[in-house]
Amino acid sequence: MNLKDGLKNAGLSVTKPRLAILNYLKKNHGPFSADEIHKALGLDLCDQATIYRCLSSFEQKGLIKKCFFGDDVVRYEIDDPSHHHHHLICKTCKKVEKVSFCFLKEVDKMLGQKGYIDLEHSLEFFGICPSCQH
Amino acid sequence: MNLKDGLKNAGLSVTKPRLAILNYLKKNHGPFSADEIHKALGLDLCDQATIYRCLSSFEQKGLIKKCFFGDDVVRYEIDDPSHHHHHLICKTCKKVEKVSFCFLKEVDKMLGQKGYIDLEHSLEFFGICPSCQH
DNA sequence: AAGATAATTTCAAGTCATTTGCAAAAATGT
DNA sequence: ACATTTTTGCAAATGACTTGAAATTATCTT
Repeated sequence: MNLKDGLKNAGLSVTKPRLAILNYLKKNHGPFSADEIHKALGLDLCDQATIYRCLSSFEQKGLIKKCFFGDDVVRYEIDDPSHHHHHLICKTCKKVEKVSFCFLKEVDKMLGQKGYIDLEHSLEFFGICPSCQH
Repeated sequence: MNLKDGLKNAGLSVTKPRLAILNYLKKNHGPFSADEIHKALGLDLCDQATIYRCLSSFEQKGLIKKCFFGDDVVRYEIDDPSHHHHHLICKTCKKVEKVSFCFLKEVDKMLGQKGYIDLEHSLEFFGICPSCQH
């Protein structure tokens, strides 16, 4: 349950930046970019290269997962299969809302039909939120 | 129906690069990156900046739409609402297959619930295709 | 069809998110 | 605590994409 063990169980050594980044992602909701995390933790915590490298190793170990919102910035969030969800993103202010809607049956069906393995999907909704509609 | 009129109706002037790019997107299937289109048409047709600018104006006029496959490359395909579909992308060879599966009812339901307008969505499936499974 | 006006293209330089090489620093194994 | 392995910091590199400004081409007007 604690952060150190989370890192160790994943086969990662425990460092200050890693603890801080993982903690931030566990405590805060919504996918975050490397830059957002870097600023939130204080730019003096570590170099941005470290943020990128930590996020990348977390993702390889399955601790977090990537989200793509179509703006050439990669975002990450805790990978918790029991809270599978998608996002509704305002095209104007970029606010992100959770969308709890699933359709895994169809995904599984296709997996069987097409012979693909290791299937994942990404589903994002974009629109203009009420407060951006002037 | 012809390319020139397509451009004119969209309010765009008719130039050689624009005709070639739009023609390529109409004749070939699958979303393509600026770079893929540039190479397919011959690098001497025009500068890459022209490809980017043409694609961008086509998109603003609604002739084509963007696709994001999560690899920091933007791809475009003809925007034909009557052929609404999604993609199944092999994580290894990047092959793209069409997935004709829709669920617009749910999208509409959410639009009403959350007050968002101008709604769009992006749904992509990723996996490893049979021939990449060694 | 010609000239004027407006839009597009080219080329080069600039962004911006992300990555990488390598030496220095910190973590882990014994 | 010491040797070994990993990670970090820094700076430079990458790669997709954008942009400014001059030159070219398309469209409009007559």
